[in-house]
Amino acid sequence: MPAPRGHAPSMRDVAQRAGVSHQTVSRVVNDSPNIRSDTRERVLQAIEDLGYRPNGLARALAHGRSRRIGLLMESSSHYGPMNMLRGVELAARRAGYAATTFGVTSPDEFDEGIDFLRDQRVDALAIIAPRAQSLESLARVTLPQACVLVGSMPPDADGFGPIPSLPRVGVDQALGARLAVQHLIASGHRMIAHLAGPADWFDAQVRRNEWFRTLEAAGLETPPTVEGDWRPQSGYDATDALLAIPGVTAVFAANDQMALGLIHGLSDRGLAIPGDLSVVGFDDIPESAHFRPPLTTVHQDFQAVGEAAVDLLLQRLGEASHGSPQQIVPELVVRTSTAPA
Amino acid sequence: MPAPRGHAPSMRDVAQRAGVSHQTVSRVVNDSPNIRSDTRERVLQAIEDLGYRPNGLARALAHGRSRRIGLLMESSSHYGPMNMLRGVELAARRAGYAATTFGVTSPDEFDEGIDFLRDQRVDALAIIAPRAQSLESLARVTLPQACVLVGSMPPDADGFGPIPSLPRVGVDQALGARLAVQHLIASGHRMIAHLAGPADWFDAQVRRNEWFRTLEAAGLETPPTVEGDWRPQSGYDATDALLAIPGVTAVFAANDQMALGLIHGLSDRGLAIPGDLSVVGFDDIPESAHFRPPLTTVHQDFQAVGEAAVDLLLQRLGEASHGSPQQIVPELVVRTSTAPA
DNA sequence: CTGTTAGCGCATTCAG
DNA sequence: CTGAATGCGCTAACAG
Repeated sequence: MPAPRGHAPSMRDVAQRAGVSHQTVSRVVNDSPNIRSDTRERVLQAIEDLGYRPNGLARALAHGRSRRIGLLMESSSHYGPMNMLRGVELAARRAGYAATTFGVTSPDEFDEGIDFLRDQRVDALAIIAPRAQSLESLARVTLPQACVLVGSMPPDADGFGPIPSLPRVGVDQALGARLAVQHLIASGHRMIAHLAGPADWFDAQVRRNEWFRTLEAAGLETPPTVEGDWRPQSGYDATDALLAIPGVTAVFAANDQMALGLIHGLSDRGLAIPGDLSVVGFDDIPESAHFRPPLTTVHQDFQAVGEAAVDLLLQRLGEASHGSPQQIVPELVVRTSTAPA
Repeated sequence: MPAPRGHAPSMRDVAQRAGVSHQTVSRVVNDSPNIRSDTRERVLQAIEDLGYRPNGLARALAHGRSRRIGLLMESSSHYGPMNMLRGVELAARRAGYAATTFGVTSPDEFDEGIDFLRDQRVDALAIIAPRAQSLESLARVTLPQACVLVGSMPPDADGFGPIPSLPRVGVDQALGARLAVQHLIASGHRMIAHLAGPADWFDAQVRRNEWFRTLEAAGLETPPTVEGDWRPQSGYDATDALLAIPGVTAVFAANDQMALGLIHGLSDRGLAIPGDLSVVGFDDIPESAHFRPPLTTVHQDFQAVGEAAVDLLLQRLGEASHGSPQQIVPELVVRTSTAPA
């Protein structure tokens, strides 16, 4: 049990009790090699007695590194962002870093967030900015050296977005979309509609573009897309528009939630899935396996993305990295919401 | 545009450029009243020229307050905890505090988390510890003065859990469970089963207990519960056990995900909902409104919980608080997964 | 109204 | 192997 006397003990207190200078205490704490083992023992004992704990702030100020990474994110409650947040936080912690989060609810606040986190002297910055506006806002400020964009690749991934020098990690959205559409094509569908996400979201853009390209490459028609807002209700609301597409036999929904709403809408109209219409989702949220019917979808490992992001940051900081890939590979999960045409 | 010369400018640099002492700069930055306005202008100009930003670390070290709150949480990817995390973070930010998160994956790591965050010198601590083990772990360490338990009330809320002095904020789980069960009773159901959450989770305990008490109070039978793990699959797996209860016409599931799995299981067996069995969930996740059928459930506002937690913390820190209630009131959302017996 | 002098708790030179 | 200076960037007393 520690013995708190009024205030938290400092190095000085420990030094005094051990009969050494505070430098020596510092050396013991940072286990420097040049310490006589009995001195070390004495100091360790004093530390134990006093319940001493080093002050992270002071250490950071002196050492110049805070061992904290900042996490700037557009705080949506969507499945993807939340899980990437979690992935980043866990990975950071494993590397001995704390994660300080700054959630914004509007793209305008990104500037403020950058300033805030920089003032906090975070060593590195992970940014979850899933919409175009967010990135534009970012383009106007000077970013820290160690900085990574998490989970959002602008559609022209090889060309560059508005922030050329910013490295990115994320799931290969184009591949995911291709897997989904090709699965439908392979099942014999020839008129495949797309229930898109909000046009200002990068992931929505990429998924839509790849849906388009894949159909074109297969020589199939590309019907007009219907746009939702990621939420189930918007999928539900899109039902009629989707059904209005002549000859449609399958829909590629940009996420599972909208797919759910769509399935709901279809069944309300007495249509069977996949009998009358095949539906594919994207994300593989925990619920998808138990939709009625269980949803065929594209699985993406958000936590792995978070880890990869931290890994890249550590590398930038000169620490050992695990060499995670920057592109996480998504996987098609075939369940029963899709069937041959 | 700032003019970064090698390193980030300090107060001294600003002072020098403005021809004043760094103290004066400090006064301007913290807008102290006693400053001649032309001096202030000069300093402000220098700050602008240099792109100066105060160093949060140094400020915290000197001032004794870091303006950061620590968030210690059992990092599950469950809907509730994640959204409370978000609520806490947003509310903290609105109050000018940064939130530093420490996520643990096992209750054993709570001690470590406390130490970590305390070393980081957070001003206050919010703890999301939804399981019994977590709290036990917490009982062994000395907690900071400003500390709050978020979203998890031990079942004996009036009596006290293992940590007497720890204030708590959260949704009134007992009320939520009561609303759910009473709705079923009012619909004429007389044999109401419970698909419980993991027994070591507080919320699961409270919901189960209240289900039990409500049935007893109504003079109804209390069949054995079936325990799941919150996930949809466990609801699916519980189907047969639930159906084995003689005369069962309704099930109160401890969360929406398990309710979803159960609905899936029931429909696989050719049973109709609510025709053959009524199902009520808990949480009101975004998907629930579009389940087949749309799920009757208990809505709880996790974000409000986060806000209330921060509010209480601010109060403890001597800052103005909004006077949020400590108990958030849940609401029954009646949809179509329930019907008269 | 402003400058001077001290720290906050630690790390990083240097001596010895 | 250890201790004495010096500084990280800022705030908090006091002076004047």
